[in-house]
Amino acid sequence: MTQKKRPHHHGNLREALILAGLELMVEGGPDALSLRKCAARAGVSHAAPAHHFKGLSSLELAIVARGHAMFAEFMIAARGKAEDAPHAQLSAICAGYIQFSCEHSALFKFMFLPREIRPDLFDSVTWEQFTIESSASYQVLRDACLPFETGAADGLATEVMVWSLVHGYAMLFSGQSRLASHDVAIPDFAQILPMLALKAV
Amino acid sequence: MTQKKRPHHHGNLREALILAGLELMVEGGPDALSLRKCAARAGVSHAAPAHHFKGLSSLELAIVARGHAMFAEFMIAARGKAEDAPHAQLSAICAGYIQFSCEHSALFKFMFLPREIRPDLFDSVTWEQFTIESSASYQVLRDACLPFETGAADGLATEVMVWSLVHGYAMLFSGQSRLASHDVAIPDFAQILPMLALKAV
DNA sequence: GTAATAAATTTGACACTGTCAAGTCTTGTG
DNA sequence: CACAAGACTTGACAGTGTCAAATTTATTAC
Repeated sequence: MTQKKRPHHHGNLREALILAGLELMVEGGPDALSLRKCAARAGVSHAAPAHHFKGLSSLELAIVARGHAMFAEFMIAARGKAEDAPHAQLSAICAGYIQFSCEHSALFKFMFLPREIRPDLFDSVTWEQFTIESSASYQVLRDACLPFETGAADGLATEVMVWSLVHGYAMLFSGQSRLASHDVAIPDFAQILPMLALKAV
Repeated sequence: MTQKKRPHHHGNLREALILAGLELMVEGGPDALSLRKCAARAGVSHAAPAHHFKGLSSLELAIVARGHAMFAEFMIAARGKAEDAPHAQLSAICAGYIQFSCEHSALFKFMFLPREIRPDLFDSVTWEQFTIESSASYQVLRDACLPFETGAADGLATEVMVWSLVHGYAMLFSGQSRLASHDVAIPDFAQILPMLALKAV
């Protein structure tokens, strides 16, 4: 049976390219991601993405934005299952953070790859999506730390400490990546967080 | 004056390629690194590196190993200037960690890019250098945490906590990268570490 | 309904890159 | 000195990002 040739107008190519990129990432890691492969998977020619993205780096940032949306969902879902006490909320959100980094290991690392973040480097749609979604995901953790901040003199010390800790742990110890491999079992993050002995004020 | 054509035998090409790679990294970030550019900078043809490295990923790992050597030097130098007390030693080593991540921001991030770490993927010289240097740099921090470990039940909890914290802070807040940009000043890491209230045993 | 315009593609080309194979030059060994 | 091994060079190919021109489709105005 002859295959119906797709007409010139895709209809929702931007979204299709982002989804194709997420699939390629999951299947083969960040090195498997390319504009031409995304275009092929979306059923268009190699130059079609140029109308929607300001080059490969814009498509990558759009994928990062999508990752932040999923990331925030994980933390919010975890928070929803916890008791109202500040410690319980913070523990749950951190658990969601670590769970996402385990279950979406490649995407999580891809999200935090070093890249130049400047509005003039990306198309405006992608830039707006990225700033909204990354701020929203960070705000989940930030809100959870508020009850523990001690005052203006310390500024954001608790927030910075908690985010450093959970992010460092996610980068170094979660998922398949265990940069420091040795024979002793790595403690769960649930064992680490209480060691901070945080006090709500 | 006619330029003297380099004969076919470089003499120390492996080292020259690594140094060329470090230079390209400093000048233009990780995207500026390529086998052909390193070869050109070392004054050889594009295929010459193949005799010394099992592809681009081997050259990258050799650069990472070099980074770990420099990294360890930073922490050891910082430790050398501190008092003998466990707290002072740990604080100094963490300060060296953060200092390296600031002063060699691109290299530091490059060192911790996600990559597949399996011996069969690299030439044996590169693999050996990498395992030696990365173990050595990690061991500096590990040694500093030993006085604070509480016992077998906790395993490596303090070490994991401290490494997560300092690495997360270095990734998120040091150098030019400030992923979470907002108006309040980020506290120095020297303010964060005492919040752990670590007790030597 | 038609014409004009804009949007959304496709086609083709170029430069850069990694990798491979064959060939050539240099060094080391017997 | 001859041979073998090491260390390159040359040439080619596939994949990639990006650009420009051409083509098709959708939208808008009348």
